[in-house]
Amino acid sequence: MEKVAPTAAELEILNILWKKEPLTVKDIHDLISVNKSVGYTTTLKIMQKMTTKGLLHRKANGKSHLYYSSYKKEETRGRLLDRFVDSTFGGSASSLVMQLLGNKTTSKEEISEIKKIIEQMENESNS
Amino acid sequence: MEKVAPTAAELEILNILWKKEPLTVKDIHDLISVNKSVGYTTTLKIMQKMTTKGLLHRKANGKSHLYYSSYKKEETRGRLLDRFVDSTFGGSASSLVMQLLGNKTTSKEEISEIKKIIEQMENESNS
DNA sequence: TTGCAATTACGACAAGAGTCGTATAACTTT
DNA sequence: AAAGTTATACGACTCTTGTCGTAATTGCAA
Repeated sequence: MEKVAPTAAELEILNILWKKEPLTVKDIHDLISVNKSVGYTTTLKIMQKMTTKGLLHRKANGKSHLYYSSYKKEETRGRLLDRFVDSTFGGSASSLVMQLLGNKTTSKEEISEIKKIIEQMENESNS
Repeated sequence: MEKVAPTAAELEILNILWKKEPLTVKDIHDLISVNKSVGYTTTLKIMQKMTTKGLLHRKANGKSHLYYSSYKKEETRGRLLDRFVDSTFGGSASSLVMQLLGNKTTSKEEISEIKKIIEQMENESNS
């Protein structure tokens, strides 16, 4: 029944909420406005639609509302990642990682971080 | 100058072309039709738009056209991957890999394949 | 308690993606 | 070269996303 697939604009809001919940429309709009210029009612409308879709839920708080994300960060990201691996890398997660490691825009720091993660997993599975 | 960001439908066509180039609209439509039902002119129209955008180019071949992809698979996938890492993982490639390794829908085979890739890179950089 | 400032609600619009029907053009076959 | 088949060209329509303007509401403050 659930086909939660946030769009780019929705994801921007979710990423903010996942850092610190709950927040008001104003809170979120202020944070978004640091990077780009967008009308207040645009942010409001998107959040209202997200609430209708079930992506967010909210609680009355004085004259405004406090918004909460309905799904955990990992769950949502996992879903999006699955879809992306399928559409862009033909379902091959290893192809994606290979691309990532060979990608000029992936920093050396990120690459060594990735290697570290893999090593940790190695050790865990050997224990 | 170039902001080549293929959509889902366009990517489906590109993925086919990257396997075997060049192909006609009919070739591609036949391959797409194996999985889903879509009109011939729909495929045609998308490919025409892609040509206008510069994603594809073509050569007359008798009554029809032969289509070629304009960008290499790695280049396009790299661009999409960058964008995806930014929007979904806040720019952190290592978060993505972590998610991938912890993801229940990533098979054991894929995971060990990923580990193998990293180990190979380790060896190469140590030599 | 009345008025003001903040917040929400609602409707409308443009742009883009994907869809297809129909018309035009171009080879093939007889 | 006329008819038929196959491909392209083109326009139109629906849906979704993102955008915003304006109207209604709400809580607080004078």
